[in-house]
Amino acid sequence: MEYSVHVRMNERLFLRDPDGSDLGRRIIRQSILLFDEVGFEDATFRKLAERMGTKEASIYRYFENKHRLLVYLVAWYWQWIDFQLVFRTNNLTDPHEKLERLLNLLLLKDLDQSMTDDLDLKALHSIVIRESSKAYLTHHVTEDNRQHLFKPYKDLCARIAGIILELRPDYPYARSLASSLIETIHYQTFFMQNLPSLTDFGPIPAGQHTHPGKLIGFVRHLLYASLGAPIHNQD
Amino acid sequence: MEYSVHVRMNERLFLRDPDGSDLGRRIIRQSILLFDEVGFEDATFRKLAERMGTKEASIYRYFENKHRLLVYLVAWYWQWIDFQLVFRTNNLTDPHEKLERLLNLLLLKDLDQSMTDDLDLKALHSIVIRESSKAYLTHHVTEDNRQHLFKPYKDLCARIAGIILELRPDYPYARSLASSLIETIHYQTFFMQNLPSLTDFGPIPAGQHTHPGKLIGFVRHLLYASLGAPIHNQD
DNA sequence: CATTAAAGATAGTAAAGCTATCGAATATAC
DNA sequence: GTATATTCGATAGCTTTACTATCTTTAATG
Repeated sequence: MEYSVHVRMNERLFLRDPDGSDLGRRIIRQSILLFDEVGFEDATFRKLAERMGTKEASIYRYFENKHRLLVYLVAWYWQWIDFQLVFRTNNLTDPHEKLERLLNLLLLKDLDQSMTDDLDLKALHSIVIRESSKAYLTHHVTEDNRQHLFKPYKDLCARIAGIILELRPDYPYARSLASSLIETIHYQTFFMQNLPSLTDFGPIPAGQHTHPGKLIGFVRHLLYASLGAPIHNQD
Repeated sequence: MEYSVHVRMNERLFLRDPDGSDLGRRIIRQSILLFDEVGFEDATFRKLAERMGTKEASIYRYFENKHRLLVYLVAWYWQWIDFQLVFRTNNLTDPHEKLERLLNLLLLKDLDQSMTDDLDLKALHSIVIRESSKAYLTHHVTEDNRQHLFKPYKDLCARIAGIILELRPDYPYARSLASSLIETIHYQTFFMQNLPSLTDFGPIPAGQHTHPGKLIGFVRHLLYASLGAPIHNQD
């Protein structure tokens, strides 16, 4: 028996719900591939339309502009991660165990592609690493925030902060540590792949998708050192 | 007696050296103000030219495009920080002391405006926080890196890693910790100001430039916890 | 069959991004 | 002091991006 988990998105993220039509779902699927291939700056609605065999105007019926589409993809990703976290830590009591599951999730380890139907999660993960900060590093971040466009990311951080507080109820920087954990994983991954001298992990051999494990070692060390706990070495 | 420290830049960062002419220096000074005011995406060479009372084409004689100008500003900033770090930690022996100076520097505390002549360091700092990751989060990062455009940032990280290793010669993640330190300060500052629920520090009251000190507390905790050292509380 | 919503098709505007050229001003060389 | 070269201002133009408008076709619904 198959379960399909539907991610319900904030209506301000789109003009027409892309999940409500075939064309809309193709926009999502193809935009992930396009953003991943050419990068956010070089992607245009025209190129996306051509690749989809449709017209620019059709895409504008779903999304105000390219930036909103990026925000949508990133929001979708964080809601997906948040759900996965809830699912995978359900019934666990040990916060250490929960944090381990979280790290594996953020590094997209042992991925079950069947749960995401038709869209390319690895490509989406690459987009999140390379482009997601552009979703909020704008001049209009306050306005976007007012419309709750970043709620999925904030919800996930709050959930992580909750786990941190289970482990150390008196830790005074739970939310900052949660957001730092996510961001650190992202740009260390990016640096490792593109500016490796900024890290202590070599670049990943081409074609290989799994991380050599040193990155997770660093993050684990950072996390548990901060929480004053012994390092939970599992790698 | 006044000393003017000249920052010598990599020649690939520009077409014509902006520091070699009056117009060039005005481009730098005004672009900092423009980027700070309207944000990188909404800034254009046309707007910059208008504000300077010159023409678009003149700016193109100095910089290939807007992105290269950003890379130049960011590179200048990191070279300046690196020099300041060398200067301020000169003759110090205690690595703890050096790291404290570094933190204050990265948070732009006790700034001596006289050392930067005519350009607005606080505005440049804001640009670095909000826009600097866009300098490398591109599809052409590898090509840019080949041209050594990010060398100042890498040099600074290497220097910080050196201090870390003075303190803990066996610490295995010195470079990653160095880059994480810088990046963490940046986006925690950004979050604090724009998405405060992602942090444990409230937003800074408008018009106030000094940080309430909680951010530095977090970063210090993260740093010294990682290095297994007692926390050096000075705030 | 009539209605209406979605999407295809075509067109067009405004701005951004960038290049080319020409002449005036100014500095430098001889 | 005249020749030469460099810099900058000024104008123009081209291509692409970003976005809007409108009209027709198609498909779904009652």
